[in-house]
Amino acid sequence: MFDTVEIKDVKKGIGLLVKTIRKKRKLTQIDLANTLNVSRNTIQNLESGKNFTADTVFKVLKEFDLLKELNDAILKAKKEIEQTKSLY
Amino acid sequence: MFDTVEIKDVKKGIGLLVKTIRKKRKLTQIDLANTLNVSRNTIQNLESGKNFTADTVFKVLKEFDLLKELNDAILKAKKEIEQTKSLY
DNA sequence: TAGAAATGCATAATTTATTGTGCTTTTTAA
DNA sequence: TTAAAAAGCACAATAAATTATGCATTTCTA
Repeated sequence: MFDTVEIKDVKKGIGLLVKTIRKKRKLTQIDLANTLNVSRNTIQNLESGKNFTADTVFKVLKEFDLLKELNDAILKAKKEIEQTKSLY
Repeated sequence: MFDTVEIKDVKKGIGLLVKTIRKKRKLTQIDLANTLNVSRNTIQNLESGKNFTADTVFKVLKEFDLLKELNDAILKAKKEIEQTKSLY
């Protein structure tokens, strides 16, 4: 019925997205780490699909101008859920 | 030019989304915590806007059938970025 | 091609998220 | 209204993310 996605694959996907945007902007891992006040290891771990915190990924998304888009999607999802009738 | 969103507000928004869906499904914090093999504190912290890990929020999104949608958005964003010309 | 820069990766130290517990307050339902 | 269930909150202990450092490998560029 529903396609499934593994958590590990979502983390890898986010890592690749970050790496793609960083390269597009011609930033090194050190550049990005310094801008966000995190260590290069944190960027490295994020990009390679390891576990990470909300603060880390949201700092990156904000720097890459994607945070508002995410926030809008969250608010939209919430409104849709609120309008949905309970299944039970 | 661009509206800004604070990281703290995005975390709160995610917390409210989780709480909204959980209520809609008539689950207690303990129900959800047990299903995901995390503690009730973790659900409580997530719902109240504290910092959290990728694993925690993705477990919730998977349980609520939102993980594939998120993954698709990530892949779409990545493809769009790849097709974009460098700004420099 | 050679040197420099950037990246991947590993380990120990530190910081922080998660857990376990208990208690108070709020919400639910009889 | 009242008892029970659920949620909010705080604190100490533990697990895990982040940091600092170093080094090997890959990529860039002069």
